Amino acid sequence: MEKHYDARSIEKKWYELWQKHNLFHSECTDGGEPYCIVIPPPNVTGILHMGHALNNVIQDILIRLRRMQGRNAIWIPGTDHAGIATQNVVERALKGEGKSREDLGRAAFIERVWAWREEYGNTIINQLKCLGASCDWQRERFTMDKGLSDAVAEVFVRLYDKGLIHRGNYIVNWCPRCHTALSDEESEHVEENGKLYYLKYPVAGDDKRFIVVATTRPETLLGDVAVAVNPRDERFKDLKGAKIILPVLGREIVVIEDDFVSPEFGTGIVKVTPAHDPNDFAMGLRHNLAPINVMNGDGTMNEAAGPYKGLDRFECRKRIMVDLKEAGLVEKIEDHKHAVGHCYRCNTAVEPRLSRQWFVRMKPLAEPAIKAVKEGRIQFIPARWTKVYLEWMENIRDWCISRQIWWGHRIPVFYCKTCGAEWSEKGTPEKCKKCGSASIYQDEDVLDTWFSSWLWPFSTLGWPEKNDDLKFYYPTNDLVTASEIIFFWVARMIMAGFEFMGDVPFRKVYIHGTVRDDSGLKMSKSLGNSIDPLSIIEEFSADALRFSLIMITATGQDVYLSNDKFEIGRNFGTKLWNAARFMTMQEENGGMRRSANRGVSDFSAVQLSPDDKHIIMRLADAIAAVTDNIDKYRFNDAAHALYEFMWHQFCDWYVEYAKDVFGGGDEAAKQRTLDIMHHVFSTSLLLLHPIMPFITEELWHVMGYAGAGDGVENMIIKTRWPEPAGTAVLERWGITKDIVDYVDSKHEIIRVGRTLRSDYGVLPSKKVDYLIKPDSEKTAELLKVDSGMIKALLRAENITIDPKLVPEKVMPSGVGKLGAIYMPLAGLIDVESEKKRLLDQIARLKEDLGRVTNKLANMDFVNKAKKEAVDHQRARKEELLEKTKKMEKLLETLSCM
RNA sequence: GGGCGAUUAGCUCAGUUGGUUAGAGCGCUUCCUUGACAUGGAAGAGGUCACAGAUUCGAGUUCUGUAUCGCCCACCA
Repeated sequence: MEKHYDARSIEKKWYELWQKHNLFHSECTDGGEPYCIVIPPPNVTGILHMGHALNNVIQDILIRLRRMQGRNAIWIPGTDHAGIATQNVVERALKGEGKSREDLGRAAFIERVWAWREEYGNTIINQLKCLGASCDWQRERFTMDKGLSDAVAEVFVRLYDKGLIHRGNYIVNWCPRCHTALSDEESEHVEENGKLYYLKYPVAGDDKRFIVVATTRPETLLGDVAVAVNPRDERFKDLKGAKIILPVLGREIVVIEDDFVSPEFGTGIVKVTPAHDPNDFAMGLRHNLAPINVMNGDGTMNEAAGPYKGLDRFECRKRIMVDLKEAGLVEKIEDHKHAVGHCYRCNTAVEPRLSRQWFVRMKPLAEPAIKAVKEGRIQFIPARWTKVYLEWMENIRDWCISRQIWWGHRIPVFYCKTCGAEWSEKGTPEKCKKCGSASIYQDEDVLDTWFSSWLWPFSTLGWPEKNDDLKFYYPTNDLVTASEIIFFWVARMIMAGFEFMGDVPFRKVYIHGTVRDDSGLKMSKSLGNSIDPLSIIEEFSADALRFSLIMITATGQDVYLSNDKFEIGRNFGTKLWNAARFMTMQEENGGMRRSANRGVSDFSAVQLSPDDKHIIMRLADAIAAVTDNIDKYRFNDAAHALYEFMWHQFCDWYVEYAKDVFGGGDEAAKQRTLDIMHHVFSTSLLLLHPIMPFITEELWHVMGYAGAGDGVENMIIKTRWPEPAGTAVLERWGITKDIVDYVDSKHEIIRVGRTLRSDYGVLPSKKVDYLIKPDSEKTAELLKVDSGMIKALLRAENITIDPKLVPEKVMPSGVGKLGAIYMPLAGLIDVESEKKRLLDQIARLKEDLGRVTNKLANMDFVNKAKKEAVDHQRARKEELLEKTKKMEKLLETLSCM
């Protein structure tokens, strides 16, 4: 076996082999309960960041575990077309050539986007493969694929015909840079330090009188059609029916009364701009005022802005303030903090803008989705997200689904120029549905990307066609995602699931934390604080990345990352490699041969040593812990259990014990120990495989557990997940709690002995003698059998085990549950300092003993506490008393000298 | 403005239904090139569990309030 563990080449090798043998693919007919996860489709423009890495590692753990458990498990991968983001990328490239999309025209532009996708669209998919993601790549989907596009059209037509999709003029979030409407979720509110401008509007017919309005966006005054006051506001009673002169433009506007206006804010008078503010729009409707739109789609001012026509909105704001100041119409300007929407794709400040858009009525869709979560048919993990979901769903607003871009699913609505008919239909009709005229045209807009993503759990399985996959795998099982897309995606998938499949899309939603840098900021490319998973993989390996990430991520908690965290996984990998190397060396150089591929696994006929029993019991615990914790989405606990078991149980104790056995002459013991090592190690590799797939697969073969050759059937990825040995089995093997406790206590006495050595500064290279005085003959016998390994682990020259031992000189001593241990050091020990050492320890014991005694003296505790708690305290008191007594005895012997 | 999360060792964090002596990794101290592994081993030091109350025989854990930090949601100009 190679001394050096070359992780990266191992990882590349195995991924290729797994793919070559099609091991991630599962047909829906080959038996086993279904288990299905769909990937949260990353943007086709995306590059892998730590958030993706965490997300996909978790899913990979789940899918690998279920696969090993014999489930018919599939993980459907894919990407979404990311309408706005992708269009932006391609437009940027065009700009480099001095062209715009209009220069190309719609058809040529879309062709160009497809070409871009051919070339770059696989980036993130390939990166997922580096991570080890065992997706069923044969099922890879793209939201613009034929099948998924068909699903989108089908859904649109159905909702349209049902009256759940409508078109209308409303104020929407408009991104002036991307030149399109956005949904509410796509507008991210960012707190900004803005200004509140107090502007004076002259009252018509009275040159001395002004009213003062407050606004954060002075440029919108150009679109004002009224000013409003609260009808109950006494201050402005006399303004009723008055006319106001709009500054700059000189237009006469009216004063209206509306309950919306709160007398406390600003001046109690509001300018009304229906085309540029949602509240004003509503007021405009109530008071029958025609909106005046003063802005173009790109954020520049239009004709209605008069002298400001052509200016950018922010430039216009500056200029209009200069002009107003000159005219003496600015009362004051205050600092004002407020949240401004920003485009989630390009971060430009969103402009509320009146425009004609398509909307989905969400209320009816939300009802069954709310019910399902309330009834627990869909569960959020951690549960707190349930509330977040329900609150949003219960206050859901209509979804603006039309986008004024070209890359995406074009809205399947057609209009007849002849008769004016409007209808929705799949495919490309040639004639008007109503009058048969050929003079028809399709809506220019495309759909929100999420309008295809929300169908993902069933569209990827082939819907609207009915097929076996869909029947078998729907509803899917787990959805693993980050909290950021609960509204965008999770909630909408649930609604679509009910509307189109009549059932939940998945049963559990596991929301993992956000990956942040070590100062707590969300990792993002624009902040420049992201750790690139690929460079971590190059530096540490994918297994190291996976293990480390999982180890430090508590269920649903945010993760704070820095480069050094990945050493955990790397070091663990190295440790495993070397443990394996120790075992192969016994066979390569030591001339030993194990009994079977993976060692024996039935110990009924084997005479086990206490240490054998101990490790087998701990292995059973580890199997149970790993399985249980993954079932509960407690991945960090699963990783931790494995780390603790393999490193601190197997390597620290069992391997050290084995060294002693292998050094001895008992051939049967050697054989048994080697077999048990292989049994334990191979089982551990299985347990670790979901988290560290590569090193486990490599060791599986290197260690010969796969049998001859590297046949597909023998890969670890196809091997069955281990079951923990039950109590009955353990009993049959003679593995009892007593004997396991004995081994723990034996370890304790070794530690006490080592502490003596360390306390007295006896170098490890110096061989010393130890004397052990067990409490009983029975313990003495057990210890005598184990004296070889005890001697080795203490690095002792000699050990004497004698229950009747009476030390005749001053020597360092300590006690454990099994008895006392002495380290004779000729002439080095001063009675007084040794006394002091023992007294200190006794004092500490007595402190504990005092606490326990008090507790047991408290009748409230004894009467009210659970029986186990009381028993436990009693046992502990016993133990402390015992230990104190032993310590005191040591002290006594010392005093006699 | 509403909601949520966090506050435990020098650092980053675990601690699931209240009940042993509050744990891990990193860092730190001392020692060790012992034939699996220095990406390692052995032994240590280090914590009034943010603060104040309440419930309880018993609180890191439950409740209330306070403080600090962070996140999400929100049409008051």
